[in-house]
Amino acid sequence: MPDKVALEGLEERWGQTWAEHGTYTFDRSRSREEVFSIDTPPPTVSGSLHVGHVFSYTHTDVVARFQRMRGREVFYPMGWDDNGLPTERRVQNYYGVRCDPSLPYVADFTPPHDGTDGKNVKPGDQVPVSRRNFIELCEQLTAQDEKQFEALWRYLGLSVDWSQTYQTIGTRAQKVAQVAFLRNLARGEAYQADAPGLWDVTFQTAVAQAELEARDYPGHFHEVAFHTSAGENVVIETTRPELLPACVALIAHPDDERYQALFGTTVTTPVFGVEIPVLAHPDAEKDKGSGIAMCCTFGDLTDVTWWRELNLPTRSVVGRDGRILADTPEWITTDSGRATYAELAGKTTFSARTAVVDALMASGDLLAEPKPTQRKANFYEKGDKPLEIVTSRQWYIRNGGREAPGRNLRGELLARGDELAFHPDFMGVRYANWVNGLNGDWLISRQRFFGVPIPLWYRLDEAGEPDLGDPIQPTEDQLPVDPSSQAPAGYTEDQRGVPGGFIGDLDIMDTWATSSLTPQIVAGWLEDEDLFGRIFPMDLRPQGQDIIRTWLFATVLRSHLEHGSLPWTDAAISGWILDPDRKKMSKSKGNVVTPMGLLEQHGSDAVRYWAASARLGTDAAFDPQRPTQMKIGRRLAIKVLNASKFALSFGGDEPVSLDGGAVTEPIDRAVLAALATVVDEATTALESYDHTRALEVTETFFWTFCDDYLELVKDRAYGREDAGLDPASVASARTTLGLVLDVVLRLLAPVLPFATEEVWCWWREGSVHRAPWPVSAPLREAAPDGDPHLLAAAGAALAALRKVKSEAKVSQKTRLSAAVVHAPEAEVALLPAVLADLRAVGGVDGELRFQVGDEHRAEGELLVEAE
RNA sequence: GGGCGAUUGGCUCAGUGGUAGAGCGCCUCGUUCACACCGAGGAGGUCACUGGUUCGAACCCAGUAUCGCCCA
Repeated sequence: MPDKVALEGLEERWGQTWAEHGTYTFDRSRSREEVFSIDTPPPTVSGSLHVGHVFSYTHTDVVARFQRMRGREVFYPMGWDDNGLPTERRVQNYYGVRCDPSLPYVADFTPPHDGTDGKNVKPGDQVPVSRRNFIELCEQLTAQDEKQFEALWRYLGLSVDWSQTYQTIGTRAQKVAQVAFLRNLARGEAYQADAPGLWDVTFQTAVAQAELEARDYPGHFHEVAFHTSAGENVVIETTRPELLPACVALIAHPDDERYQALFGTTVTTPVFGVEIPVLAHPDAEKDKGSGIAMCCTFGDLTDVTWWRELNLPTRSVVGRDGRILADTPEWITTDSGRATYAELAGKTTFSARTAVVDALMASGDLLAEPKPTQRKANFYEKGDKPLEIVTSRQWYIRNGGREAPGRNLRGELLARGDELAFHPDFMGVRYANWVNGLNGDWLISRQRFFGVPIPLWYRLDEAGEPDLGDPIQPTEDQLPVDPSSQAPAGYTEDQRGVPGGFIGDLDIMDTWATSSLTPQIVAGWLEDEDLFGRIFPMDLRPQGQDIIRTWLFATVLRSHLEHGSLPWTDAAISGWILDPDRKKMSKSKGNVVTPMGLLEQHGSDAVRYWAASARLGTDAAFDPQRPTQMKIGRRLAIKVLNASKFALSFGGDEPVSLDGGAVTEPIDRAVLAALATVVDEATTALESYDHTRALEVTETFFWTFCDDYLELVKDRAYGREDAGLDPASVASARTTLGLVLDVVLRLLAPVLPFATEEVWCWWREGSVHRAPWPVSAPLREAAPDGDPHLLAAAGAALAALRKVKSEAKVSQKTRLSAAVVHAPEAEVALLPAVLADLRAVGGVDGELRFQVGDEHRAEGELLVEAE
């Protein structure tokens, strides 16, 4: 035991010891019932860790440590999400390169930069490199990032088994993702389709529903006249006049009286002179504009609904490059219409809009000056141009958003949501809302480079046209494959792209298509079925509420499709970190606090305390200027060190007794009885994922223990002569201190792993983190007649005696010649049992009496020492 | 517009039917022989608002307002 205790340096010292001793290493010999397995969120290594990560990962670690102490063998791996666009972007900027898949591989390539201090390298200055070179750089950079992340997690004290890490782009993840996809394909759960989809022109990729973001976007309402056969005007309002050549119908609400007569008739489009029907559909909004809308291929998602439900023709005019298609479409037949279209061809939608507006003005069909407006437009969450809707061939996985043949997939997935225990439970509603709101299957094709390739090839016929309907599939033992650089079995590389040969699918999968398989990746599916059987279905998925609709849902889906089960039984949803203005914390808000700085400043235990004092699902405020909770946590950790040192010191060099039979004094038994209740409450709370409640009852008890009990018995524990006590009562106090400490250290260990371990090593064997979680039975056995009320009564009496001195403005050490404590009747009956201790701590030289009174109050004669 | 959550002392939050709680901050005092990253004592709230249910509501019900998040 050190003379002077300190928190400084505990993180490094114990981090190293735990690593050397394999304290958190998973023992795979244990059976499924003995294992507690956690599907830890893999952080995006290319991003940076912020206080929100520290917050939510601490919640998980508290659970892990609790379960480990309860005797479960905890499977607690860490993954690194290095898949997808964030990595690509970071590599582009860090090394100043961009991927050009048409280039050959260059061995020993040296990139133009090696870190640019967060500054972006302009696309024009990026050196084009081959796909393989690009991916090598991705791997290099993520390896660096992983090291930094791991150092932070270790410093924070996460009890992760660091031999179990994985990468979402690693070979194993690729194999799992490709096998799962091929099995989806074999069961008819994956399919390809030409379908209208959201397309990001900048990134040249299809975008899934889950990646959408609706944002305000400035535009103009244009009042445009269509013409009936009788020569009357039908006026619509549109923000996208450039889609006029793609117009396939006018649509109004079926109940809208203004348009009843028009339903079933046709009108002609202005300028282009195309005859189109006027139709009714409930999605048309009566009070929006003129109440009748033009339906195009495709202006927005409502257009897609109408196209599908009203069986409208497909008349695309916008290409994947975001420009008007070059060839004049055959449905435009008038000479002037074809001439106008020819002027639009090749223009961006923006320029085309101006050209169409000019044409409308010339024809007199633009009835008013365009009115500025803010419209909602769909954006790719990482993009900055509104998405276009284009038709393309993409791969989908069924998710209940569209009817699945022969099954009620949506119903099955809703049932899985009910089966899953959400913490807090109301988070389950978000899952159900999302599943109920899905209106399409899951688009998984991505037109990017750094990701898991779709493992398929297509045969080319004699004309060089691909046979998309019957792809060539690898066998599972060949996986992972990259069809863009490997030839399928039975073909050679020189047949690539040649008539009679093959082409590879160039697309990669959506990152969620891999991340949704983290349980399978980490648990050894396909590779180590023995391990898989001991871990899967897993116990816990911790994550943020924002990705319930993506990660959580997709994981449930994949597990349901592949294994017919939930991937885990419980989902723990952490809240947000809010800044002092109660806004979601983000880097753009200029929060300069780095997690490592925070940990170094306050100590990891203190930061963990802050995190652990926020309940699951509840947002927590964090003001870097006033880290109140962290200071409280730090105070608690220091108190643990100091109070423990004090409590363990009374017996000198003698070993601390933990023999419950030695506890004889009523007040000592009262403390053990109170502690037994604390143990039960903390245990129940942690079992139901309520770590704040567990911390609260433990912490409250601990402060009472320090402020009242420890003060009350220290004279007795010292064994001082003037206390006039027999050796048994001294032993009783010392044993109680040992027993309490033994239990409290274990109760606090999940939240304060460093301070508790430090104290544990002074007097106990092994690690506190492998010690069994305390149970109340031995405490109740040692104190069968222990009455917690006595502890409360003694505390109140002590406070009353202190108040006498505090109000007299004298030192607490001032002695009293005699004193009377007034207390409720029930307490007066109890207090004589602790008379000697109260006299000692209160410094009462003469008589100390107890009297029935309405409130706690003491009076005493002060012996004021001569100054 | 829809869903979910929140609204309790200056601040951060507990408290699911029986006379308002904690910590921080504040005020007063003490203390360095476990702990100045300390101790003791104290002041401070008509529980967002309006109705309703009930003997009784911070808590249950209905509505309103404000804030946050997610989705349109």
